[in-house]
Amino acid sequence: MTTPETPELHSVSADGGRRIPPASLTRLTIYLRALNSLLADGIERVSSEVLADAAGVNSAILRKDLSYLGSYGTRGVGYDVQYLNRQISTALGLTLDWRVAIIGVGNLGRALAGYSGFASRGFEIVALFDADKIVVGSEVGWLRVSAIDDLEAVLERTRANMAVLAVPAPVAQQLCDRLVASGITSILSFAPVVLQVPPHVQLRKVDMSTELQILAYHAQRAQDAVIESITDARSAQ
Amino acid sequence: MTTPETPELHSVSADGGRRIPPASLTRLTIYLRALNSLLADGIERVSSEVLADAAGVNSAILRKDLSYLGSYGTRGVGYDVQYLNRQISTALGLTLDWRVAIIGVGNLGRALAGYSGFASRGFEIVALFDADKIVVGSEVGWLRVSAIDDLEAVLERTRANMAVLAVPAPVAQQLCDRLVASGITSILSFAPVVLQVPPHVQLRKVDMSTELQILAYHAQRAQDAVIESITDARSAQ
DNA sequence: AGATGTGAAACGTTTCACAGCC
DNA sequence: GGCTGTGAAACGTTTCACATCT
Repeated sequence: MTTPETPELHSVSADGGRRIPPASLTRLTIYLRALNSLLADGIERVSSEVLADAAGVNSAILRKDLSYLGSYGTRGVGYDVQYLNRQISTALGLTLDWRVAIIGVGNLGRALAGYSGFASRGFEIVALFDADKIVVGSEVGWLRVSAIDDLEAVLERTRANMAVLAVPAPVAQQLCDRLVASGITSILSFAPVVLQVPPHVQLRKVDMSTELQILAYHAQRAQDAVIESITDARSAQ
Repeated sequence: MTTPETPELHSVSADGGRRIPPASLTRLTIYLRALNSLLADGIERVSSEVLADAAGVNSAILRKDLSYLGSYGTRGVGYDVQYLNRQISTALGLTLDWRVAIIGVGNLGRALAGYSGFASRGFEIVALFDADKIVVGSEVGWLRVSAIDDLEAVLERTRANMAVLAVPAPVAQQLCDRLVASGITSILSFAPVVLQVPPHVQLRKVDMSTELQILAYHAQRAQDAVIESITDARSAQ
């Protein structure tokens, strides 16, 4: 039993509208990648143990994560790779078509535009923007770069429903505001600033300098531990 | 009082060797950015409320985060911007010098090499590597790109102590293994694969397609909620 | 027999609310 | 009076361990 009480409370949606915990969501995208990899290798069935190893997590949490979606395994057997793949994709909303605009076509924007991981999972890049007049009009991948002045018009024409912000920090908030005003409600930002958005807008951030700083912290601790053990050894003499 | 019991247990390190919780660590890097911004504006004192707003968090958790480092504020007054900045930097290990090698000089690697956020916070890029013979030997920023065959030698000569992996998924694990064998213990990976490293190595990952998929999930839910409310309204007629 | 699905325990994080100090 | 620092409560996440089903 997946639904403990009141099986069909008020909604029709067959997949069940249960909310997936944030921590679980992150891992589900990893399982998806692992499943694709297994699929490519022609493997049809997988146990929670094996899939968890491939995803770098422990098997108990994998089973719990999957249980938020439903009961898609077979006891004593495992999971059907293809079926589970489809179930996770559906739960994450990857079966809908997502039309992504990339704002900023510097090296980072170009890297994103050329990133095959997008196209492969139902994300179609439909517009590129830049403020630099030299870049505007040039082709990157299959797309022509639009002027940032035409943001609103091009977003509407291309029916973009997601945006990736890959612009310098000082202009990020202002462009973010324009995206929101244009009706974009899902934004992924690479700009190293805290952006303010209204509550109905989903904003996620990728921050390389935060990641490096966290590494520095752990590396420092490792160093300190070595120094301390030398000091301890000396004072113990 | 910061240390509840046994004030000086066994170590000398003046800053106190307390472990900072992971969730807190992430936010500390954001506070640091906000503090730099205040510093640039010539602001000398700040309250937890104002700093928390600038960082996009609530003030209670900011105070708790800071309390893991020590007691650096003044009741009734707030925090000294410059002083707090230095305390956080020290706690995170940003006062040591970090020498970063970037593996892979595609668009992403170039974006990272040119990212000013690194240099500004004590991270010096000391080596660039690529497998493509056409790129090897060319200059990117102030550095000449080394051949991936020379990885071990150049890492040693440049005394790199951190690495950023910006290479295609299929070669990521093999290069990761070579980094670890060369004594690198801090790695930031942009490759969309699960990498296996020994426990003494700190590995962090930045994953753009995971982020987009999480956005897709929330956007789908928002859509579903609209559809459901229409359905509910109809059936209520 | 063997692997899933899941309550219950353990652990971590955030929020609340206020004592304590300036 | 005002803001920090922090116990205690509320909430979220992970792990354990085993009942449950094929």
